[in-house]
Amino acid sequence: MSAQELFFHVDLDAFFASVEQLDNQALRGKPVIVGGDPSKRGVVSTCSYEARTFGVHSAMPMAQALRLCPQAIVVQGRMRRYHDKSREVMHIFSSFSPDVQQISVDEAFLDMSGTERLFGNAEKSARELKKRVTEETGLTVSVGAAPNRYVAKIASALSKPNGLVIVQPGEEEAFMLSLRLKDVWGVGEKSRERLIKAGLSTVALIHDTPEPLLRALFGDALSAFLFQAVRGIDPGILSGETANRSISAEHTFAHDIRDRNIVETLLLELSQELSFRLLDEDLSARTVTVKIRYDDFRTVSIQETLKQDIVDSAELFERARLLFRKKDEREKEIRLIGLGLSHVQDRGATEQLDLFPDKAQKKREQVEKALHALTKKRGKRMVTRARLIGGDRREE
DNA sequence: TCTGGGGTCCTAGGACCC
DNA sequence: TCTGGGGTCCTAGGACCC
Repeated sequence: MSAQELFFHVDLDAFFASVEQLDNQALRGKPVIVGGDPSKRGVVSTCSYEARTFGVHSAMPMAQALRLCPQAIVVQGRMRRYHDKSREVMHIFSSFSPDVQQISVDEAFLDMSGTERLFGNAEKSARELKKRVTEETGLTVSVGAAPNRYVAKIASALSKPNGLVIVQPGEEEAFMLSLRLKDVWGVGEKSRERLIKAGLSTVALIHDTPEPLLRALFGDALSAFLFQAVRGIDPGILSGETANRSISAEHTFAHDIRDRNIVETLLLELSQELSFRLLDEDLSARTVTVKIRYDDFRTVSIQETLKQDIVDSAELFERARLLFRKKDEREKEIRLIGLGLSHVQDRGATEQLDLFPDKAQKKREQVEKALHALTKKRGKRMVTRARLIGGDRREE
């Protein structure tokens, strides 16, 4: 038996909105919404706690949010600024634990096992961490402390903002049993509906359901997840190890589009965006996926796995266009177009096996890299293909 | 109400192989 | 001929999260 494990999950409160209020005094104490333009079908990204009292929440259509809270101040996100601020906070975390696992821009796990001699017990170290974040960055965080990541993650959400919830060793199961079903991380709306339909409307009822019955009702993965989650055993889905990376880019048009030329031009932009990212991070990909959302919100996709890695944006675009044309229901209006790459891996991993490199392929790669470097230097869209000249299709 | 964008993981059927 | 079982890969769609 190893020493007692202890994890913190630390979550920045209303992160984007809090940064806006920090940077602009006039926004403090007011309902602030960070999100997209309502006339372009934007949604709420984050909102301040003042806005939440009106019922506004993340992912809500901006038009609806403004009906609920007409006096809200809407600001466009400044991702660069948020990332800078995020780095400051993560840096503070790293002085509390040698093992900080950042899982998104505004949250991280800290493995605090064995730090007691340095920082004191969970409560003492959590309070110290909260104090330092607020003093040094002007932001507040909520902390969940527990013997495993999964329980810590749930605990941090329970007393936001500026919260601290500690689940002691041995209390994990009782803690889970005290939760409402909607507080159980990983059980979303659809699964909740299925559970309720099966008569399992509380954590306790799920807990008391025999495992084989759970499996018969919900399948291998969901049942295994539920069985462990309701007992406070870490189901492991937050461990951070991933099997198959993917990257993607998509765009929702401000108005539904009938003109396929516009859609394909956007597909070209997305191809450039993704191929640049591949180069930038020295990655390669084998599977291309095109996603289409029609005006009725029905979403379809088509994908193709290639024998060779994707090399440049022109090739990616040609693949993407073929897939698009194959899947497209031409009489329908299009709301969204997306492009994804999967089977993504480090380029080094494949290059070493590349004993007979294709000369033409190498050449294209070099051209692509040069183009990329130039674009980076001169700013976006200084260098572009003829098709893109004449306006940004995203304004359509 | 009228629904973003970027990710990860799962399911179920079919192909193919041993 | 009248048909097993397991494993892996691919595809399309979905659930979930921030």
